[in-house]
Amino acid sequence: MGRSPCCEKAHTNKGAWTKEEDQRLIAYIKAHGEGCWRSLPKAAGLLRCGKSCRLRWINYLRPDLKRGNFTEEEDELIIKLHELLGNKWSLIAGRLPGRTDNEIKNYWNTHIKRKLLARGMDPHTHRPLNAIAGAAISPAQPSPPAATAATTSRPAPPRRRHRRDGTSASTSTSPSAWRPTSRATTRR
DNA sequence: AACCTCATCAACCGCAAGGGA
DNA sequence: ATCCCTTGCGGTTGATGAGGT
Repeated sequence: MGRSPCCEKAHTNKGAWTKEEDQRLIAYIKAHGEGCWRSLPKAAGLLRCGKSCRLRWINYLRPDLKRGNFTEEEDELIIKLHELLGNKWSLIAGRLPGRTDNEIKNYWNTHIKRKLLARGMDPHTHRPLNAIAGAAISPAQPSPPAATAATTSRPAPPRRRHRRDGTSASTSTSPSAWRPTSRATTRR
């Protein structure tokens, strides 16, 4: 499989999107629809690579995004789907209208993992941790992730937490309302 | 009040798959 | 059948800021 550079790195912006960039992207997609990400940035007058545009659109700008707290039902559905599908975030997202794979993946890693650990369940196998710990002793079981998870990633609810706003950051904002990605950073 | 710790999440990277030439 | 290009996905990173000390 040939791999080609996704973009001319020298002439593209990275990091947080500006309001103007968002608006350009939205306007372009409204006018021309999604697709052809490779050529989109140029056509839309964006100094971004297509990959970045796609990600921004899918994860943040799409008008049908739900954005907001995951409900208890969604939590359980995610857990169930994860048990069935594993880390197939895009497939899981497909069953949760208005949610993106990135959002679900983040949510899994920050909330649900811990939730399962608190229940004494291994987030990878969805089996009771003690069962796995027992199995770990047997040579057949090659160091189960759970064991590490239980020890390295702090188990159950540590000392804090409460979402920035208690309602999930983006929550408050409507998808269309530009939220200053105040991480005004240039990464890497 | 100042400093420290760490949860959160937007955005990046690399790889794989799919499809057209 | 093979090559090349584009898109999509999963994993990871790191700035930010809330909450703890």
